[in-house]
Amino acid sequence: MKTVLMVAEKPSLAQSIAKILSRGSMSSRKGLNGTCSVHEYSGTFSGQPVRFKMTSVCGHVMTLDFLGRYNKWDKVDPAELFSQAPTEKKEANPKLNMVKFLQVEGKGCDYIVLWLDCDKEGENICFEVLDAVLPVMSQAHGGEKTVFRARFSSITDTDICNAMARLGEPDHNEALSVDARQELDLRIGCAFTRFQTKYFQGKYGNLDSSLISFGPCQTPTLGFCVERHDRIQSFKPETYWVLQAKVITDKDRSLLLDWDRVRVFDREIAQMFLNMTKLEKEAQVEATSRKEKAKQRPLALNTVEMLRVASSSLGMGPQHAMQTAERLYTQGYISYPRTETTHYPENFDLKGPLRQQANHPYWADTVKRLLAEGINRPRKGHDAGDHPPITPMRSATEAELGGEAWRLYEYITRHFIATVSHDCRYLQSSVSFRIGPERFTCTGKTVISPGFTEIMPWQSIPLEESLPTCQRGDSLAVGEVKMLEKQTSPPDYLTEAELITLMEKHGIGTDASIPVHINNICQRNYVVVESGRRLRPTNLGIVLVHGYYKIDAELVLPTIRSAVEKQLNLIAQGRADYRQVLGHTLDVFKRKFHYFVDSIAGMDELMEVSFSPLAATGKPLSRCGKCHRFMKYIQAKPSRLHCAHCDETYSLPQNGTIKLYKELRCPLDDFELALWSSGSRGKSYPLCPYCSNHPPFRDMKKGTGCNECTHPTCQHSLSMLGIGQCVECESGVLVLDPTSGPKWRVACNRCNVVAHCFENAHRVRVSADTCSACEAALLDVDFNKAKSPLPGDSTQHTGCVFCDPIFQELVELKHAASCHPMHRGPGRRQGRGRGRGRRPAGKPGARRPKDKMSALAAYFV
DNA sequence: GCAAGGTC
Repeated sequence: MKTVLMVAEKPSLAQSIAKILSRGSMSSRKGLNGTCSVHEYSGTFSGQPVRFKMTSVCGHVMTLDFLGRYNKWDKVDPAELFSQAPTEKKEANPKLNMVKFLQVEGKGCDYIVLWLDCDKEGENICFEVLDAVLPVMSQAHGGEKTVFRARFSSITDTDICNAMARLGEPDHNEALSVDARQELDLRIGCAFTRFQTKYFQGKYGNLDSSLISFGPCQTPTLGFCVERHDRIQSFKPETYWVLQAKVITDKDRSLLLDWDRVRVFDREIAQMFLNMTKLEKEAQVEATSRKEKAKQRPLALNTVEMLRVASSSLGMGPQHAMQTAERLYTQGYISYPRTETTHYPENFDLKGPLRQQANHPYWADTVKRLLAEGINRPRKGHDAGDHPPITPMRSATEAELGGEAWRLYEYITRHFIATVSHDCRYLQSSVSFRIGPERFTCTGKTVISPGFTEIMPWQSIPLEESLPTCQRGDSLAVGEVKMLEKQTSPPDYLTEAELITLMEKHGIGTDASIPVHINNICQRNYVVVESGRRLRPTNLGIVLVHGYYKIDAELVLPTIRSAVEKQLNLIAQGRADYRQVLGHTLDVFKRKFHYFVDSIAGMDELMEVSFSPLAATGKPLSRCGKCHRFMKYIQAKPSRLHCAHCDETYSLPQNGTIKLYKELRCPLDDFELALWSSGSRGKSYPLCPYCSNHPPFRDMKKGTGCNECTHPTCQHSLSMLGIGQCVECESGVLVLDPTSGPKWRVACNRCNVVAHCFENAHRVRVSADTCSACEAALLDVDFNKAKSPLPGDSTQHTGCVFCDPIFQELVELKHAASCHPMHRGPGRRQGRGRGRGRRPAGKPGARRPKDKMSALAAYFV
């Protein structure tokens, strides 16, 4: 029997589609990556009995990147990234092993049906899947067609069955337009990001970002926030005047009237109007009106609307809201949360999900009434053809979901119920008055039927005192007419919800990526989220945007995305050649880049105002090995040492503190050593600023300290202070922390393992001898006389921290309890021994070095 | 270390 492989974009869709097509009679199993499932069933395909295998990928299979050697920032000129630097497709998520998985499942299959989402990205993933699977599928006979594309606009029985009945072909042009987008985004984004970062980081000490990124989505997003900031800054308040009149109603209540002129900006004119009205005793009713109006029920919920409400009403940031929604989705509480669609499919079962809510403690009454009296037809929304709107899938209580998840679920459910409720109907009445020659109006709203506002009470029309009943020709006594002086006020900072609206309007990002871009500009320290989830740009954000304005405003304008997208659409429609469009657009941006580089002084002038030059930042810490002058420690991220005399900068490990280490020097380069520490209870190690940036040995990595240095004789090196293999990680070595006394510790030089060894010892040394049982280096310990844990009066003891019965008692492994071979049963390390031949061969007691590190150390003697 | 786009 022949086999048909079918592939969807995500596991949940594979399951839904298989369920529909197999009419529920499928057998399912997990794939080799544990994430994707395979659903199998029998059926017919082009008139023959076949076995169907429905599975999925997890979004894109591949991602685009530069060849490895072009990812070395200090070796590649960013300008090369526009054309010379070759790119390659890498697996998007190596952990998922997607190519292997597809090949295992696709091996020997005769046909493939592609069920990827019906958008450009989906079309592109079709070809990623084909690239993986076609080579392992059965060879077609006599030119028979074997590759098919299913096109569907919703996950409903009819749509899916129709798609299966009318299979087409994947659209190569659409896929190519995505290839072009990927390459443009990569080349342009990385070139600008690397250039900016390197240029400014090497110049300013207090830039509060370790990465000064640029991108066609994130930069315009920042632009919106700075544009609002500029409007606030340049705002000049204006004084204006308003007439306010009070009339006395028949029930002796006073009623405030609004002036029909609203306001005037000239005091004398306002005064003139006041003079013309203030002596009037009566206000004549000129007209009355009563109109029935409706406040519309909401459209069905899509992602961006959910994110807007989450931010403005629930106080949840978009990234967090999306994570919460995803959890609710994978737990089966809501439908797929990434959709642009605000229209329920024609055959969508609205009553099913509604019935599920009929016994909910919070809204049972409303739901029961809707079910009894009949639901209202939802408003016609936009059908993007992706997924149905976000709806609740099953009832849940506050106790069940808890906290944030509950609040989001509650909103989604109330919104869903609202979409099948009636509009809110109210009466808008207004009365126009004349006082002297001036007209004033009073309006009021009274609710006729609350409709959907019953389930969305925050949307309800506020209760107001009802207007007096009066008719044209009536007159009411004037209480007073007064003139108020007011000032126009500036706009406030952009709210997240407003930003989402702007991004959506200008096509910046997608429903899935909008939260990511907003998160990016926060993480890069371009904006901060203030109360009310308003985004205030930082100095850095402002300087960047103003710099772009100055040099090339197109780099920050929202059109940067749409202009490129226009070109890409030409590829998708087959009206332009992929190579040509890509080449042309890259050329345009390459010129922009060179102009930007040449004009960077313009942005630099703005930087100088807000930030301090490297040489003027930081405090003197340790001496440079070249000029022997003090270098300055710059604490702002990324923390580093700067030698003003040599004009050199040395990066330091992040997320810890740096001190001078007893004015000790590195024997190789004469730089004074620094002591890095992750906190009082964490680990610490000495490091040489120069070696850490220019590792002296091939096996010492950049950014590491003396605890990874294989110098054979330096007293601070791994070779001298290393004890034995780490108890947890594969490659690490436990190293004595020479500064940890009197509570002595050893810490792994790769992972977080820390072992507390001895208290009350005034000296601990790593001995030249090794343990005969496990090959770890022995420790030579001098305890305090008064507090020695040793038997009798002895204060000195030499032994293995792992095997010696006295020391064993004292050692406490943090994060790694009972991982030592001594304490666990047969394991992977059994019999391998612990020692790592710290010392070069030839010294007394030393064994032949076994591993590469010590082999190298031996070589350097 | 970088972009933006999928999805987990």
